[in-house]
Amino acid sequence: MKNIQIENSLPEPTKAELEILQVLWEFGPSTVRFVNDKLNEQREVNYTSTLKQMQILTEKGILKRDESQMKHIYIPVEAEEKTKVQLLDRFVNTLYKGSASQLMMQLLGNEKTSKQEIEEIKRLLDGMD
Amino acid sequence: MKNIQIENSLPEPTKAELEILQVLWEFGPSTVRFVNDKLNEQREVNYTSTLKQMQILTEKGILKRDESQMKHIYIPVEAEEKTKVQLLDRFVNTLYKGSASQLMMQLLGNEKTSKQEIEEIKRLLDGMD
DNA sequence: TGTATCGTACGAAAAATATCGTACCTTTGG
DNA sequence: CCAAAGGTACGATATTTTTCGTACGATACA
Repeated sequence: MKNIQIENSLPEPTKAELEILQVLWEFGPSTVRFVNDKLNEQREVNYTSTLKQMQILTEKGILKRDESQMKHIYIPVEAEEKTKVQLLDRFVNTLYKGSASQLMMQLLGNEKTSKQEIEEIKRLLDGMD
Repeated sequence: MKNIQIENSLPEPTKAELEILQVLWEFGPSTVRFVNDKLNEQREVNYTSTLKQMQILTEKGILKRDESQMKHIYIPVEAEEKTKVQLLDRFVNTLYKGSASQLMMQLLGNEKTSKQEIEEIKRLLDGMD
């Protein structure tokens, strides 16, 4: 069955797709070669595999590309923040029935969340409204 | 390639698997029939599909089951909280390089996070240390 | 007691993701 | 001009995840 998108939400990036997005987020618009090199710093991937993924991402409308040069430059369509917000939203809804505070409790209860992080969060909150 | 588990982390539950876990979390240990009925309140699934998934979850060690009756009773091995913490941890690491406060900022910037939620969070934080 | 009902087991098909091989085009440099 | 290097296109294969059909055992009860 083909992907049918509901409302205006983007198709969820898959795992491999997310890897690629992260590179683009970190280093900005890039060529396939560049992205593939970055990926290979972590695991072995064939160039054409990465190429294919990025083409798929483009088909899905998650990336767009500048084809004016032979070396196409790929660019995320949506800003990093927006995409992350969507993913976070889905995550909260799925696991916490949409309750951000419940998610928070877990973050705070997590030992890996340091004192500093907690202080940082407090400051953020106080600086609000 | 077969799944090889690193350290002591459980295999990540897939989407369909997560659906099942949620039912078990909400309603406690259940039969396949029960879980399948719940799932069918949301989408059409064949009984044997659900059965298979639950068997797979059992193989993976995510569920265990009581076979003393003909109607097997399935039970999550790990507590809901523990599993969620793992998933959350993975999520924070993947999308926010492990920074809980960054994740927080997004939650707070999200319009869907209500005033009440934010107040709730503040209260949680103040009640800490 | 036999037959309809409800259960599990399990292989296999279907669908979704991920990877790769090969063809072929463009650029570069000798 | 030609060959090497490096790019894209794209179908095919591999892998993972999901769904389902079929076989068959146990239970219930007319």
